[in-house]
Amino acid sequence: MARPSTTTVRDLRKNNRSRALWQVFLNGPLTRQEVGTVAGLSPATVSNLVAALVAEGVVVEVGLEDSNGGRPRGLLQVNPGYGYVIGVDVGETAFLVELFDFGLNLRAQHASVTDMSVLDPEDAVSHIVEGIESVIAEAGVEPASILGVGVAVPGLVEHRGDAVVHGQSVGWHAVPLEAMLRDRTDLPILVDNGAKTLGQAERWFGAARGTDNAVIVLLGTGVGTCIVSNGEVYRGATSSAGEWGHTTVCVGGRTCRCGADGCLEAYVGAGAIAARYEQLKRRRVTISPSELESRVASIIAARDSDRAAAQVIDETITYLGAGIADLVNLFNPERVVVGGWLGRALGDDLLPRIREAAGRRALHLPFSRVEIVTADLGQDAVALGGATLPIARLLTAGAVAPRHPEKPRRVRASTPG
Amino acid sequence: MARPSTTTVRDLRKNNRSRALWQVFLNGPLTRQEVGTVAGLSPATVSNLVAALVAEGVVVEVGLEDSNGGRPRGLLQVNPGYGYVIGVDVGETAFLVELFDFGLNLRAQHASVTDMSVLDPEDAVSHIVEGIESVIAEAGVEPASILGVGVAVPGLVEHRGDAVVHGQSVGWHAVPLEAMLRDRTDLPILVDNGAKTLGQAERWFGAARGTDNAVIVLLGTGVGTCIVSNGEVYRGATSSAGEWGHTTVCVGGRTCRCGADGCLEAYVGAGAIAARYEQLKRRRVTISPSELESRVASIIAARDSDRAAAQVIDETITYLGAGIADLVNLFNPERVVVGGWLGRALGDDLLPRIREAAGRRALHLPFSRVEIVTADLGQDAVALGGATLPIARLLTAGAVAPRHPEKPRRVRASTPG
DNA sequence: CGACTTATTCCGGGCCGTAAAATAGCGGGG
DNA sequence: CCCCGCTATTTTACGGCCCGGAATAAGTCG
Repeated sequence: MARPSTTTVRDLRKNNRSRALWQVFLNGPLTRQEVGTVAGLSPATVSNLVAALVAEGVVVEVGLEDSNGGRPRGLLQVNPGYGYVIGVDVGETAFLVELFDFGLNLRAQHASVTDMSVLDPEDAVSHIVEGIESVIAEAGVEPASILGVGVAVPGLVEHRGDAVVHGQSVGWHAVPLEAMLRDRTDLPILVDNGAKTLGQAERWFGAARGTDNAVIVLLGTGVGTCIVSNGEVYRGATSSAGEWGHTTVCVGGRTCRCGADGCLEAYVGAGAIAARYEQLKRRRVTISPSELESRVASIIAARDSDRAAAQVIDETITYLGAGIADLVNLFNPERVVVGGWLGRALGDDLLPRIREAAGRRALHLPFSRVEIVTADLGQDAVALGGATLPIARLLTAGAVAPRHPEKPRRVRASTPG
Repeated sequence: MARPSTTTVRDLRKNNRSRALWQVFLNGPLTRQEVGTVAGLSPATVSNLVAALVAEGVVVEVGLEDSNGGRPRGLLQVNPGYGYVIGVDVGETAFLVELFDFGLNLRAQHASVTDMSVLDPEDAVSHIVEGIESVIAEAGVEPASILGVGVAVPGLVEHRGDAVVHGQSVGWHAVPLEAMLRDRTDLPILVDNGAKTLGQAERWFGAARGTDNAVIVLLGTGVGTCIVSNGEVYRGATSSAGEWGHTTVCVGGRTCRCGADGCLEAYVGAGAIAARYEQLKRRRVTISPSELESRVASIIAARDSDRAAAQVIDETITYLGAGIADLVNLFNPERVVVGGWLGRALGDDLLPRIREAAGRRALHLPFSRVEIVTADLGQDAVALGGATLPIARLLTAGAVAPRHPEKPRRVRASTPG
């Protein structure tokens, strides 16, 4: 949420505008009174701000709430037609591009696959740009009405000037993705780490909704987190905070693909689960990235019948519990959300056991204050999270620059003179 | 640093006052122009705010800076005589109470020892109150001029209403320390975790100065951290964030005094170091808390001559490196400060090896962005940090309520009419 | 039509930034 | 030795903007 540092009396209005707008955006239809309560503003100010937002087409009044004897309360909501945003999920094996309206309703999507194990940045940019053009065409919206594009990538993103991506798993070293995209499109570009966008999506619309201190865990081929602290995504000094996968859970343990020993990912990553299973079966199989998901799913499914599967799952739960306990101790969240395709696959049945494993290791007090739950959102949560990036920027700025709203300005009901 | 959420035009002034005051407090003598620059205020506003602060005795003008041809710049500093604060360090074996003036210059101190292994809360309160009375008498200051007392305790502190302390290592379960102290004294009481106060002290005056994202590590009998994020101490949902000692670095490893296996503290805590050494020597000795410090020091000192000592130190460095690497990955700080008595003892010579051990496990990018250094402040850093608590509260509030400054109000030079 | 609740308008007190004026030292010339 | 002009800093005056409280308008229901 916006937490600006105000100095002048004009910033004051911008901030209050931003606060009101955030509330209306996130907490759905709200009456003016409710906006005043949650944003800490007087009725007069709310009225004033809302009038401006409605006149600019950012907010619309949708219906009225039943009154008990008095004037009915008008319900305010963000105007979906105010503009559009695009979210891009750059995965290790696939691209997903989605276009949403300002209410984050899906309007168009475009998926493409790459079977290369190493992703060429130029190729990736082409995939992205192609996807963007495709969804704009499919949705039939004016390019000028696109508020921005949020690109989620698997890797660390540094924001010193233009965003630069370091993605070990896809072989990217200091790829200036933002600049490369800006060369190919005029749309405003925002780049962030995929776990962080997933986390933001879960926080706005999913299982982390309503918490100001949460950890959203992304389990898949890689293992990452999004830390939400005081209502904002925790970034650290250079925006790479939350890298959980290569924390050490067992000094001297299994060797990780990063080279170190005993990383969490070497136990709970999808590749590690499959590899440990094959090792127990004394087989030497290399599993391609594309079939990893089904292989792991069948291991999870076979845990009651297959001894090796049971052992691998047991171990996975133990280590995952240790990793989650570390997060609970260090971050003291209200809620831990387990997501990612592997997280959802594990969480379906095994969440109680994961919870228990974490509880055995976490400190009693912070553990008693945390809920551990599975993620709500589906496959496209990362792309949705990407789409939240330009929206967050806009809301924090208070939606100042007038856009091209589909609904024209409302004329106020009062007499014109 | 203050990051308030403003709504009305009056809050605006309070916030700007607070910002200016924080700057003057932390960044020593500053000219009005510099205050304007760092706080983002116009010269006119600075002049206005400073005039009020000087009239109230919060800030004083100390000397002039040489001019290059024009009117010399006046240097502004906090008025040390504006009030006094008391910091209390409740250790596992000793109490330290210190009284400081508003410039945090030490004015009086009082130490007392307890040889109980389990600390009775009532006894602790008596020790604290006695210490407070002693330092007030020694310094010869008016009780009314005490701005507040900051109490640092070894354990988790929950701030829901009055502070409640959960200190496993001293056998405290939900001790309502704040309420207990309030029964015995009228001074404003603030309670926080000792690692967090140490961290705040290091950040204001020590090795973490000038960083907005730092991790201050406290190594001693216990193992804790203070996470500084965006210039503020990271607390999490219930203020217990940063509990590093019981994160798991080796699933299936040594049993910790908390009952779990493979906790970091079971390898790098002072007790663990001594115990591992005795174990290697095949001796069965119980070491009393009071002699622990010298025992560990002698192990560290003997590392070149004594094989067992060398092995214990090697292992300690490996595990400490793993723990620090985890912090670097998860929090992405600009700086890691290694403090506490054990941290200083290790850091003196072994810091390069610790750094190297961390570098082997941390992700390359965040590790390349972090400095690992030893703490600057001495034995009384925890008490000093306690004293910062009431000061921080005052600065954030903007020092509104007039106190009893020793220097009376300055009369402005202009004509009285 | 009156009661009641909600929304808007008006007004007053405050705040900050811009611009102009006052302040304060310095050095050189008379 | 004194005074004046130079320069840079600080203060003051003024205008524009903002929010909250109270009065006013708007909109339903009985």
